[in-house]
Amino acid sequence: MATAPHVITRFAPSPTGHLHIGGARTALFCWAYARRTGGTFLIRIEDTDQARSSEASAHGILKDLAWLGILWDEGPELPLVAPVSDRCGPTGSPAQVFSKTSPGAPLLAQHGSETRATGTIGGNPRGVGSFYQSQRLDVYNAVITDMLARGLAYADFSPPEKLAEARKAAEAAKQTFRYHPPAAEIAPLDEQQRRIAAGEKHVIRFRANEEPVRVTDEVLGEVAFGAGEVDDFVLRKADGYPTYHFGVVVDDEKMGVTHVLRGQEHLMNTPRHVALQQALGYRTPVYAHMPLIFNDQGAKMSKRERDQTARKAVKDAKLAGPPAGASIDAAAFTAWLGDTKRQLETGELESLAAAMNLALPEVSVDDFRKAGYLPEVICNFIALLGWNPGENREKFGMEFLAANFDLARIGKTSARFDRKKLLSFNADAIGAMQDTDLAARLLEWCAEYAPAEGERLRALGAERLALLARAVKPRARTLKEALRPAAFALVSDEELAFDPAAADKVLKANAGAGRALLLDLAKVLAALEPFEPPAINAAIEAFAAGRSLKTGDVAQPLRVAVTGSTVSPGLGETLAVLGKASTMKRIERCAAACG
RNA sequence: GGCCCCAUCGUCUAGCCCGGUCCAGGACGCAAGGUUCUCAUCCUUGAAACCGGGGUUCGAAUCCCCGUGGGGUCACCA
Repeated sequence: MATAPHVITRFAPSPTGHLHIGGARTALFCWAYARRTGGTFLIRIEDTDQARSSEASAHGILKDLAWLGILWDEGPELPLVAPVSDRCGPTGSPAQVFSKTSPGAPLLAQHGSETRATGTIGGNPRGVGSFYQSQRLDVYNAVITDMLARGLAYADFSPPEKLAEARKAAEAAKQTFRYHPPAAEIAPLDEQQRRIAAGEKHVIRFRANEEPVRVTDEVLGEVAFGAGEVDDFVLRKADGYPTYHFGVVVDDEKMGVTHVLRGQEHLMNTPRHVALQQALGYRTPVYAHMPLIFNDQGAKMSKRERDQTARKAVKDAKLAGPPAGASIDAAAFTAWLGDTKRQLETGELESLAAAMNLALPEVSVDDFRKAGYLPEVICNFIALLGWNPGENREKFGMEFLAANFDLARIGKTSARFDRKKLLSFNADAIGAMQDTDLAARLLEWCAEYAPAEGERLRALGAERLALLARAVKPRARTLKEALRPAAFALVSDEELAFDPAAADKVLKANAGAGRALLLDLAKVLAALEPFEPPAINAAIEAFAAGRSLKTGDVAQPLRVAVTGSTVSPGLGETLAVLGKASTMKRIERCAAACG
């Protein structure tokens, strides 16, 4: 092991949107591999598309990664408030980053035993940064200058329209278009330099050779690409920014990246990168192309899925214009509806879904977070989409990945993203949580996505909140779903509404038999001490038994009285969460309402 | 269309590299029972797969070839 080379992996997102679940898996594997080998995991922001990149997106991606517990050793710095021990919590608890809604305000971090008060993720210990490609232009330009001088690259002054035409013509002739002009068509170096100096618009192209390229991939094995597959692709765009291909190759070299793990959609880029590396005399890193993550349609999972879902719902509802409450421009809506390729802005799409009471399929980490999934479950689940430890084991945490992840067990076949199974995993994880942990998670989630409910929960106090968490545990598959069985505790005694149908059925029927029973039971409960779940349950059962009734006969009137509905968590926990005073008040109110 | 990748229950997969222990194991989902004060949880049981065809071999889910199917990719996006 001492002689093993130091592994450096990297995740290199382009900040043009939210962190996609597939990207999260790539990052997770890069992280896990670095952890496993005692290497370094770095993050580089590939913001070379001036039109589409944004700092907000970059920050969002970093924040999502941190939330997942995928922390980087080098890269952009992010302040962190973390119940984190080393790189992953002892129970796989995630990092806490600054709240999105209240930046600068650290979230509470009451779980995880080895809490670090504050800290920073990222940094530049080896001095290989910046980790934003837009800030590395002189690095790329130096390489370009060198390549130009050595004839490895050339300036191309032809307008993009001309190229597009040629491409179209080739397509019409059913030919594969490859740009590789004969040497005679390329201007001599001094002319190139003169025209560049004169400020003429141009791109810099790689002068590809005609060699076949052989790539050794850790998951796919040997992959051969025929001669001439690599064409004279662009290295530097007309705006002076590097293309993806160029930036990746240069930065991976300069940053010492040894292992490139990425999605299989990049496989066809690899010969380009290898050809470039060879021309420049760079190392070729170890490649591992991981299988794709599919949606239900068996195609690569993408954000478009959300638009498709919404579009279908709109069509099914036969809506001609934006529904009431949706903040979308009518013209934009119509254009979107008629063009299946078109995508709505995230905000527009979400307001539309909200207005239609429609659940959009989650595709970005943010979506899953909002839906109430646990970060450690997401990591567990996406790890399974392409990797498994064997031996029928499929539940594991970050520590396990950090200790056991390997390239050899990455599968070759694309996996469908099965939300049902994710949900089941999440439900299991919630079910296995300590009451107080779940309570804390609930509070965190509410702070972000349901502040009003969060306040109500907090007002319960630690003890009752923990009790509520226990009650809700087997009834919630996500943190969001926990709000439903907790609903009775989220309204005041005065606000509680009684479901009329339920009241008719269990309280008013048979000349108010249920109501009468309720009043008698109330006397027992009023005298009950301690007012705790086991005692409450015992009292209810004894009361029913004493009258030769089934427990359900007395439970249901009580349930409707204190929760307003025939469906709720167990009565012992429900009443204990409410407390005796509140319970009595609700019973009185109910009796009055049904009198 | 060119190039490239892939192929085990409906889905995720173990097994494949190092052929026999596989009438193929696990999980989600599904179905049927059971426990329970509602809802849920939980427990038990069940149905459910080696894409097709050729080889190689005493023997193939496992090795080879062809076919078929699916996917990816063909930008001054990454």
